[in-house]
Amino acid sequence: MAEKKSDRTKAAIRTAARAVFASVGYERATIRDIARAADIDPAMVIRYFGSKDGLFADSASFDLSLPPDLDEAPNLAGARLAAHFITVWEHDDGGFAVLLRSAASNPVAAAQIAAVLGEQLLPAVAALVGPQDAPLRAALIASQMLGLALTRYVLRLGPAAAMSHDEIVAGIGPTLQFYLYGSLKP
Amino acid sequence: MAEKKSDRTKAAIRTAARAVFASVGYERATIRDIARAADIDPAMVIRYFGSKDGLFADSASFDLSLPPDLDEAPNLAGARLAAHFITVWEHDDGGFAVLLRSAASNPVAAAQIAAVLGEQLLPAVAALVGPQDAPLRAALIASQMLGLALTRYVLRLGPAAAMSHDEIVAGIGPTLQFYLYGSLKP
DNA sequence: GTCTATAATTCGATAGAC
DNA sequence: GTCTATCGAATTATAGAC
Repeated sequence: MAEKKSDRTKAAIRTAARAVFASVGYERATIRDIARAADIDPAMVIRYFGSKDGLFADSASFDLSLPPDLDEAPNLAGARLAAHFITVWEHDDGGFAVLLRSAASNPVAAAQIAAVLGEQLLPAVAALVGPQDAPLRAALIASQMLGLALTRYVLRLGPAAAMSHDEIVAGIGPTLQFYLYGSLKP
Repeated sequence: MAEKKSDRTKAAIRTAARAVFASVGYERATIRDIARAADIDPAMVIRYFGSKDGLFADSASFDLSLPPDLDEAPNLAGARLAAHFITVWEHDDGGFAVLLRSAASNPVAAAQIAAVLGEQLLPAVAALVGPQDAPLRAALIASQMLGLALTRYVLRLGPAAAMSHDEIVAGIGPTLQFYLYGSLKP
């Protein structure tokens, strides 16, 4: 009974939902589309997840899982952060793409992004630079990382999507390093 | 006849459309909502703009209007670019907010952002640093500026929205300067 | 567990009176 | 020029047969 039919159906719905939400966003994604992608009946979606909102909440989960030892080599923190972000984004099951694709027009997705930044990025930054100007520095880091993800994975702008991992680390790493430890005095 | 009734009606629709599209995005914005905001009849929207798509195309126009003399003081180019972006964003009639809010889920908006970057930002960067690595440098600049706009004006994340203009220039300016003239070798 | 049929809304767009 | 009435399509969600 570890392999019930219902489990496989539910997993198929979940996989299809992540793909559809990530590619067209919450509003344009329909339960019919998702059911067709999962090759099941639309009524099954409601049966297993209650509503479209329930399915979206299930699909739109994301964890930054920042490395806890960034302070061991402060001069490498920026580069390590940049490399970590792209690795997590390209290896998670699509939860981040779901969130970012819908965040601009869906308050639930926007709130979840805000929660990830506030509960994971901000404490990590505060641990490195102290609580004093951690909010400002974390906001700058978030703006750069979300902007990269937006242009590369969501808008898929040519040059941004074409960058290699090494080019990203070489470009974004020094920026994050500056946002962590540079002088931000106006 | 410089002040026909129809002109005022059309202008009211245009103003209301920009506000509604900018606040909820293309999909969630309804013609009925826009008409109510403009205090006119929904049928007038179709009469004057043909369709919802036609109205959106009218609302989603944006011009970066970059200063042509950035090369006169190369060491200030990054700071001037940063200051220019926020000035344009906060003083245009909302066209950019309309575009960015809908870009993630609306291909028309995404294409228009790509066009602005390709036809305005890229040539300006190429004029400063040459055509060789202009695409990469422009892509990095775009990622930072769109990320700032996303977190500040669309997601309205607390710390990003709270930054003053001086803090933005002090934070983003050196980054753009690095993206223009820094070494990006991996 | 699965699917058919359909209820209940909502939306974009049109026709036509005034 | 403006508004009423409404069409036709698409959507989420439910009820109930099998």
